[in-house]
Amino acid sequence: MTADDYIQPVLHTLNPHVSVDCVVFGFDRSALHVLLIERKREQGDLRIKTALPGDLVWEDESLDEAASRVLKELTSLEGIFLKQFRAFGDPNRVRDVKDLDWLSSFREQPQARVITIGYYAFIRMSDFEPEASSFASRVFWQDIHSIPNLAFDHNQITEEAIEVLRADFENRKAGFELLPEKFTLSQLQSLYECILDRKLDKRNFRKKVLKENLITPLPEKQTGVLHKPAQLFELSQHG
Amino acid sequence: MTADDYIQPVLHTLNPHVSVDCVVFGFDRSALHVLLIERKREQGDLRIKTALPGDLVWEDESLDEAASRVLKELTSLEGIFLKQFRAFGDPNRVRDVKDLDWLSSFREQPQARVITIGYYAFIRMSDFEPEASSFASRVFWQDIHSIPNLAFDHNQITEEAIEVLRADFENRKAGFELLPEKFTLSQLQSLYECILDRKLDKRNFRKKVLKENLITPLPEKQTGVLHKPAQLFELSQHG
DNA sequence: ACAAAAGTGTTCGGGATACACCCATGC
DNA sequence: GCATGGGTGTATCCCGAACACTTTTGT
Repeated sequence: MTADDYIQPVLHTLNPHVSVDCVVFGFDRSALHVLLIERKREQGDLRIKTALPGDLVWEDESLDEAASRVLKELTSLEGIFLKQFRAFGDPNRVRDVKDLDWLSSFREQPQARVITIGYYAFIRMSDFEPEASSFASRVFWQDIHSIPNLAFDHNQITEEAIEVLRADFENRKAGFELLPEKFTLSQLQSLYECILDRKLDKRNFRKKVLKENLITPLPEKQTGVLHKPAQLFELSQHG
Repeated sequence: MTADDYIQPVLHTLNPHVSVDCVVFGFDRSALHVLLIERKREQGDLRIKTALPGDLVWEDESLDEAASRVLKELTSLEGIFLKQFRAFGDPNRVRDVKDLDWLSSFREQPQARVITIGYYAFIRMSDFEPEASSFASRVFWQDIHSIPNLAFDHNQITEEAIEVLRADFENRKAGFELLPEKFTLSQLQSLYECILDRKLDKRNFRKKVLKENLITPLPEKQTGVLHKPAQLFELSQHG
């Protein structure tokens, strides 16, 4: 199939009806967090609105490209693997009056009906110091147990992302990106416990993950801890 | 929250950028099928185009509502449970020249970039004689192993629906709607084999499904078969 | 009697669960 | 020497896989 098989795409312009929203998970050895942003407002306007990083898609980019671009624009994060998990299309999802005024400050058609495609991603919190871009006034981590009221239906989107994360994690399809490069088995267990939200038996857990060959021991141990130093591991190649 | 909390929705008008497509599965005791349609064209135009039932969404309906409505308009099927499984947003997905002419016959903005939300559903083939509506010239079942070339990216959408169906079925989240009201264990096994695409052991299969309590024996047996008549079962309540 | 599908039990291996004590280090 | 988390093995149960013969009906 060649370029001649396609009619010309429209020019580089925003689609006012389709957006993407990104639920970015981070893990800091004790709790799961999601990345939230506050949008810049006009000078002097002190009302704040917290939201997931998200925005309209361009007419000539795919949804996956839009998610990567939006995440980069709002948080400076680049090269993150984002996975689509579901579409949200309630006709009133962006029509609550509590959001209108705020929305008007950065959308040309604030009352347009917008469906949004939810994406989730993982990053190592230690590798990333949230940094606001020109489009966001603040970017920060929030523990998933204390998410504030968010814009639109972003609380619902976050909840569903957590559910999908749990399901994918149990199928070993995702989640290991949250670990530091070198980690101990206790840290790994803590990640499992945070995501699955329950305690696991230490001996059984170790037997299981060691048999799976997903992790490889390093010729290295922890240092500077005030107890028996732990063996360090890394993720196996090929995953 | 009252009606005053929402700004007024736009009038009843189509959103030219968002559509839904429905992958409807049927089962006839030996193979899985999907429901396909051919759109009506002008009199005398013999070129045909086969597609999944799907169309643009209205500005004031949810995606779920749109999927139900579109399915009803194109196939007369009503009251079917449809499950969203993913969004498709390649900017060129409706821009192949092979589709343009055909698309022009029923879309006002045939060259608009459209993202679509895929839904899947199950029905008992025995309960449904496909019936073309005023919008479709033909509605028919097609074995999933011999799907013809479809419009746009509908082949890809169908493939992904089958994958999701398999995954959901293995988690017992979906699929039993495909069975007739009364069925034998062999029919149930055949459904499993068609969906999972592999043979199962009869004795192990029976042990497993009987233990799960998802089905209940009826005080009834097959009649008129030229072999030992089988016990009939129905799905358990609450299921 | 024959054809056709229904129906039925046992064995084996692997994975999940439950559970308690000694070890290496820093202070 | 003590506080702190690191590290280890065994017994049990349940589930999934493999496997072959008898039973009931219609013709």
